[in-house]
This record gives sequence, structure tokens and C-alpha cells, in this order.
Amino acid sequence: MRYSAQHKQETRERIVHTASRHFRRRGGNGVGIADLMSKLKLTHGGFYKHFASKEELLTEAILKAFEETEAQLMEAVAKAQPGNELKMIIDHYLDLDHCGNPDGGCPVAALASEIGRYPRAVRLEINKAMRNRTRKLARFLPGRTDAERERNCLVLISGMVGAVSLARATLDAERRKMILNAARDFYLQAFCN
Amino acid sequence: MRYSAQHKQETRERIVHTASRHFRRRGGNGVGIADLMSKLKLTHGGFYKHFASKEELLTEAILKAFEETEAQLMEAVAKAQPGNELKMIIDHYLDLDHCGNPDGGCPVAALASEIGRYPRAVRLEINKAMRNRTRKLARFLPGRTDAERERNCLVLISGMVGAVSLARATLDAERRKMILNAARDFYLQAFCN
DNA sequence: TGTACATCAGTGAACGCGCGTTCACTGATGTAC
DNA sequence: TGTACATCAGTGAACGCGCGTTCACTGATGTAC
Repeated sequence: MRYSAQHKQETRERIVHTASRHFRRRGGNGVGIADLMSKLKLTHGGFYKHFASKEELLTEAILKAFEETEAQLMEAVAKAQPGNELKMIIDHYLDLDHCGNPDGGCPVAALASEIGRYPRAVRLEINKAMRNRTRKLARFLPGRTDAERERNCLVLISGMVGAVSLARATLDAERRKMILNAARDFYLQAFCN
Repeated sequence: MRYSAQHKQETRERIVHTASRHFRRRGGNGVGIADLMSKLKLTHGGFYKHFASKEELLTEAILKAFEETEAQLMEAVAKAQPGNELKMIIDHYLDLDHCGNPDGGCPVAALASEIGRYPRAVRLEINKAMRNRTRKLARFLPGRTDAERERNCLVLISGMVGAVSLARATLDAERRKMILNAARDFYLQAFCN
């Protein structure tokens, strides 16, 4: 059947959206194209009408995840009382909910250790997105200069990524909470007031 | 040919040792049994004379990595001037060398985000090893109670894991250094004096 | 001490399976006349 | 307005490949007599 250009665009977006969630949940190697397409009631052959390769989809799906989580972040910031933005960000990131739902959460936490093994082209795009995120967040961090705020921001982001990764690696629910709460209390004390 | 019991034991250890390094470098899915065995000038069929499954090897290889890095850690601590142990540990972990050589380094940093996707049996063993490591390290951290030292230790470990993961995801060498140094300076200030 | 047999670490072909990718085809709908 | 043709998103079989695992076999050496 013939479809409109709009229909094609929509299908492409549905693929990226679903892939974005699946990659975050199962990792880059944990998701197959046939699997993915069948989730959208499509067959695997059609995939290549939309993307040149799985690698291209992986890149787009991860960038989509950055966009999605950026929107969540900005929403949380908008809800915060002035001066309380960073607390809101930390609370949101180190939440049990974020820990339990990698598919809707931060792509860096979801894929942390495998990003370094992706092809160069994918890593380049992810690096760009990470720098962007760092720059956007840095303005909420304490520090006398831009450089100092950026360094603090890198500490906070990497620390939170590590805490969520460790919590997700942990089977015991109590210990998971302990890891997240220890990190949250610590970073709030270190960076908020 | 017939081999002695000692020879079998040695072969088994060689497999675990090589697997331990390869899994850390390439991830759990990035290493095949045939690949691995050929690195030892053996063929893949013999693998199952030593292990019931790849999963069993993965578990042992990761536990071996914990042992190896624990030995490195204790060595570093032994070299430190009294009172300077924690600085030694932080410097060692957040070193460019550790960042550039995942195969000889911390298995948690190497596999952070994929541990949560391993089978339960593997995760259980890793969890035990992580708790052990935390307990061993906690005594070097500041804090008025055991609980406080443990919480601080979790913050430090997760923070360092995140920093190394982020640095490894980063292509630009300068930025890699910046991430590691920012984290090192921060944790030294937070936990050493 | 010498001989016949048992052992078993390691070999390599084969298994079933899932993967990413290709390709000839379909058929509803847009377009040209 | 009606008709003939072109388009192209989606289909599903097929491709080559690598994977984890199985298995009948080998042959040097340990062991029993």
C-alpha cells in the first residue's frame, strides 16, 4: 500500500521512540531489529527504508533519550522554587523511580560502561550530547568561575551516573535505597548551600 | 594426550585469567568462547571440560577481577604513608592509566551498566564481592560511626565508578583528563582531611 | 619389569538459533493525461 | 471526471555469519596385573 510522507515520518519516529526505550532497558546488543519492528506490528525488512543501519538507529535513539530526559529535567527545574533547582535535579536523578525505570531515564546511566565500546561515530554524537548537558546543568552548580562550575558539574553528573549504575547492579532493595540515599544526601550537602 | 590433574587446574586458571581481562575490555557479550580458547591455543570444544556454561565462566572471571584489583589496592595502601591511604586509593583509581586499561582494572567500572542485566546468579556473586570491597574500604573513610563510613564509602566508590565510566565514554583526551582530575580533586578535598 | 587396558584433556565437525542485512515482490494510493 | 501508470512503505524469504553448546573421537599417559 502507498503511504503519505507524513505517515513515513511518523513510522520513523515510532521506531526511534521504541528503540530509545529498548536500548536503555536492554543495552545496545540486547535489542534486535526484528524484535523491535515486531513491537510496532511491522516486519524487519521495512527497517532499511528508514535507517541505513542499526548503528544509525542506535545513535538517533540515544540522542532522542537525551532530548526526552532534558525535557523532564527542565520540567523539574521549572517546578522548583527559585534557588532550589539543583536540589530538584539531584532528587529527581537519584530517585528510586529513575533507578527502577532505565527505559525512561538517563541514557548515560543506562549505557555507561558500553558507550566506550561503541563505534567512533556513535560516541562522537553521544559526546556532543553529554557536553551539552553538562553545559546546561553547570549554571545551577556552585563555583566562582565557569570552569569551576563545569568541574563541579562533571563531578555531580559522574557521581550520580555511578550511583544509579551501582544501585541497578544491586539485587537487594534495601541496599539499593541505601546507595541512592547516601549519594543524594552527600551531593545535596556538597552542592546545595 | 593424557594430562595431569595439575595441568588441568592450570588450564582452567589460564582460561579464567584471560576471560577476566577480555570481559573487562569487551563486555560480557563481546567475548566468544571460541575466541577466548583460541587465544590460549586451544579449541572451543574443550571449554566444557572446565566450565558448565559461559555464565559460570563470567562469574568466575569477574570474581577473579575483584581479587586481582583487591591485591593492587592493598599494595597501594601498603606503600602509602600512614594516614595517606585513602589519597593513594583515590589517586590510583582515578588515574589515566586505570582509565585507559579496563582489562586490568576495576570490574565494576568496566561493566557498570551491564551488571544489572546479568542473570540473577551472576549478580548475586558480584553483589557479594561489591559488599566485601565496600566493607574493606570503609575503614579508610571519615565518619563517626561504621554506618557513616559505609555511606561515605558508597558515595566514593559509586562516584569513582561513574567518573571512570564517563571518562572512558569520552573520545577527547583532554576532556577525559578533566573528568578524572575534577573527580580526584573533589574527593580528595571531601574525604582526605 | 613389562604389557594390556582405562582415563580424560583436548579436538573439530555439527547442531540449532538469532542476528544484521538484502532483495524481489505487493498493492493502495498519488499523479499525469 | 475517469483511466492508466508510477511510486514506495511495508512484506517475508533468503543470505552469510557467529554464537553457545554437544558429541564422537584421539592418543599420551596413568594404573592394574
